[in-house]
Amino acid sequence: MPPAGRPRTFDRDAALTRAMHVFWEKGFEGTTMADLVKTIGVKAPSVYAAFGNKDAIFKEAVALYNGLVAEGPLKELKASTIYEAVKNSLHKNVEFFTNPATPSSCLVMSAAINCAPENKGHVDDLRQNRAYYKDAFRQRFELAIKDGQLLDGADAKSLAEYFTTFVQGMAIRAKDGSTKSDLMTSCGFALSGLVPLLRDAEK
Amino acid sequence: MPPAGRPRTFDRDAALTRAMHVFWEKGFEGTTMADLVKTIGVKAPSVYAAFGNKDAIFKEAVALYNGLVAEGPLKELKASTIYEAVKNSLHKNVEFFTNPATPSSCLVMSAAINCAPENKGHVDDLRQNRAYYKDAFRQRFELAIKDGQLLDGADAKSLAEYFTTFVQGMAIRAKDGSTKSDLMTSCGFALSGLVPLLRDAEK
DNA sequence: GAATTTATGTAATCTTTGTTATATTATTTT
DNA sequence: AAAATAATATAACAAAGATTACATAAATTC
Repeated sequence: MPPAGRPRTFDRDAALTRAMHVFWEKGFEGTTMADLVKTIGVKAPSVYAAFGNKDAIFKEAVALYNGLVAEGPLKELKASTIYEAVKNSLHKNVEFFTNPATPSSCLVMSAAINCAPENKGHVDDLRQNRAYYKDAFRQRFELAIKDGQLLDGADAKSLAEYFTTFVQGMAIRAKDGSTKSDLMTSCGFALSGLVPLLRDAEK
Repeated sequence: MPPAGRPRTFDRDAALTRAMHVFWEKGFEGTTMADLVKTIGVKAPSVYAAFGNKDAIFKEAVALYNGLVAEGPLKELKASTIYEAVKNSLHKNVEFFTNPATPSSCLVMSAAINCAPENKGHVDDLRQNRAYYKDAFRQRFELAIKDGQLLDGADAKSLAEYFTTFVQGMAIRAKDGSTKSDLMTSCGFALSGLVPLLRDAEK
């Protein structure tokens, strides 16, 4: 039995996906409510009724995006050898950043880098997301150290910092027009930083 | 002999530097004319009389910033060995991104990543600047290849793409709070990607 | 079928932001 | 000293953007 009252004339989930894509492409401040209203295809009051305000739509869009990241690049870190885990995760990021079915680059990287003071909350939220991503790397390296896959000098925190730097750089490069092929080649260079620390010649 | 008319009550160069710092910290759209007017210390019409409009101030600020980059990271690329050139340039970037006397990170990287359509021009301009930076890397690698400092497989374009990726990543990391020490350590990893291509064990 | 509930569209409101008209002040030139 | 030049402050203007009041429409519940 559907809920009482006039039924919504649009698909809320589909609308959120479209909104996410707009934020992904234009950023939080670069996106206007008029943009969102237009992309959803109904008038402003319906959008407000369904989602709240612009801040709330953005938060939901970020949550949706985070789910995609969790199912993609983060999941790849689960591979059994550390080299494969990092390589697969990097490559998945490349696919993510250059997927022609979505805007290029990364919403978390590019939607709120610099904002007016009133939007500092979103800047901080996305920074937090990036910290979470770096921490996933750190945990994976710590596991590898515990498993004896890395040499004694290896430091999980430094490695996580380095690969996070590289991935975040790739996000910008993708925005600047680097191709999937360009980024894949760069991954090879980046992985060179890991090779000297592998205990067995696992690669 | 000073020019006719009432003299300006503020130092135009100092005002531009302050404006650059505001854009550096808050980005183009995150900065309001009220911010600029306040930081310069006179009223709006004086700022407009001295610089034109917001777009023009931003362009001048970017030009000023580019001069700093040319005198810093880009100049370091002139070192005679390729390894020193890249290492010194990376380190100079780190100093640049974490200099406590200026905002963190990089204006070209963070001031206009995502903007509303009416500001697309600035987004494109900064992208162009980043392409210019990458090209400086490429030229330096080509020189190294010509000088026989790199092995035959070395590709200047790929190396430039990789190190540009890394530097751009560092800019974001600096914005996210990574310290000078964090970034310096990452540079060590990044340089690992170059070592296998050095002809003589130059490092 | 009447009452209730919820969504919709039109149109307005309120705030922020970039910009400028006007009158005034400080300096040089004649 | 008068005229010309250019900067300054006050205050207003116009446009854009987020949000909402109001009346209406479509569904369920009683």
